[in-house]
Amino acid sequence: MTDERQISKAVIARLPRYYRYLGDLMEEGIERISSNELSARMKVTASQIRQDLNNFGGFGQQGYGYNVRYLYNEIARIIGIDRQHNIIIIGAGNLGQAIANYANFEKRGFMIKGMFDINPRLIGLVVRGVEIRGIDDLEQFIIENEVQIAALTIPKSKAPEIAERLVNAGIKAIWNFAHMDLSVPEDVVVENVHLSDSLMRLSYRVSSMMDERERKEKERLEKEV
Amino acid sequence: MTDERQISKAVIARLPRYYRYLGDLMEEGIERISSNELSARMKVTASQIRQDLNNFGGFGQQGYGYNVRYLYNEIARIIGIDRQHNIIIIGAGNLGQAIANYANFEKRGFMIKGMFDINPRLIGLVVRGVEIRGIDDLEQFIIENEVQIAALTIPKSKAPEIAERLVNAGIKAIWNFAHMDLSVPEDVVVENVHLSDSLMRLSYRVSSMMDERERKEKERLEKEV
DNA sequence: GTTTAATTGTCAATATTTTATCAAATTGTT
DNA sequence: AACAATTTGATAAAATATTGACAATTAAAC
Repeated sequence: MTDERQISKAVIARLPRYYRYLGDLMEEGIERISSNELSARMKVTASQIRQDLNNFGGFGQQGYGYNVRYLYNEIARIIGIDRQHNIIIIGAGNLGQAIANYANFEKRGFMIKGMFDINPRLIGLVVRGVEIRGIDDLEQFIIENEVQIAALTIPKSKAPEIAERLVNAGIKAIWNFAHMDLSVPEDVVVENVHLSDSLMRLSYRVSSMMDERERKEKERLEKEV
Repeated sequence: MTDERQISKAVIARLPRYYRYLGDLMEEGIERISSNELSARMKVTASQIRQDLNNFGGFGQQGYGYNVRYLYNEIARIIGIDRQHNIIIIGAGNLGQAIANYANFEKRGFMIKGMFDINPRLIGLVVRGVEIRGIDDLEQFIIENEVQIAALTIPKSKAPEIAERLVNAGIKAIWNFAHMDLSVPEDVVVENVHLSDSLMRLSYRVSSMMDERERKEKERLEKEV
């Protein structure tokens, strides 16, 4: 019986990074690692690593540390990438194609079953073995192919309408690249990738870094006088 | 004189979303808004909105609320998108081109000055008025064009080498789409967009949603018996 | 086989973030 | 012009997240 206390968002957000580092360790041929060593690599506290992992069970061994391969597989199971997920991409522009072309997704169980677009010039084209279809076939395709996840790489203006169609067709999750928040029923997962938000966060940090540099420079000059 | 206490990451992460909603309000022709109304739209507490904004100053007025246009401009100033940022894109594949084609970036002061790639078939092509150049010209271009930000849309394997060249050429920030963490001096900003991490977070949430659904179904059946 | 060193998982202590509360200020109404 | 309704900004309280400490356990050294 699974423990039913809610895992915090922050912990979940860190899991993929742990997974990534464990994958790297495996590639380096490292078989075991302590929270301390991993802490040094990842620049997080060892305590946090142990605390995070213990939300899901005791994967380590005292005096030994963690077995890299075992932990890697356990995290895959926790994240749910040990199962197969069927995914479609809606919007076959550059961004949609970029996602389709990222090979590793398929390695992790995300099978791209189809791509859709409204642009007639794109319909019929084949990207990485996946045909681009007209948006009319959307609902039928989702049901027939047991699609759970839809990547939404279309402009903001079309997003709400398509999101509603996806929900009605029974999609479980939307990977949303449109620059807006979607409103969906609470049993539909929306994971946002708001690139403009990301660029603004970067902008904030650059700006405050520059401000700080200026301030320090000023301080230095004042001291000289 | 600016207040020098550190603004928390969580607050900064929320600013672009406030900015987005304020933009929408302006488009709707709404001139003033209270933290309560905004709270209802954004699905965050009014208290958090007021608290967040007050990190940067008192932009509202008691009994009135916030002037939408004024707050919008103030947030733009805080984020630093009232100034011009020169940006280059390294990696002119689908992802790089998707970014180049997103028009709104330029509206917010991010001027795409150049694109770079190693693929000879791409070099010389023009995307949205920007020529794709060979990677050899990188350093000189950065200096001559006062480039502050580089978007890194290249495979993991090339990322560390290019990142180092960028740093040496004096870049201020890297918008990193490569599926790895870069190590750079602390005065260089790195904003990561790890799409695979994002998809894994989605996967976790879908999986636990499905688990929960199963659990409830089971509970229901047990009750019936 | 015993001892020492290493390391986890857990619990307690800190630190941070979020939410609630309310006096003070402002607007709009009568 | 007085009064009721709003609404902020600030402070306090509550909730959450992170870090530290250490007993229990294991591995490795001797």
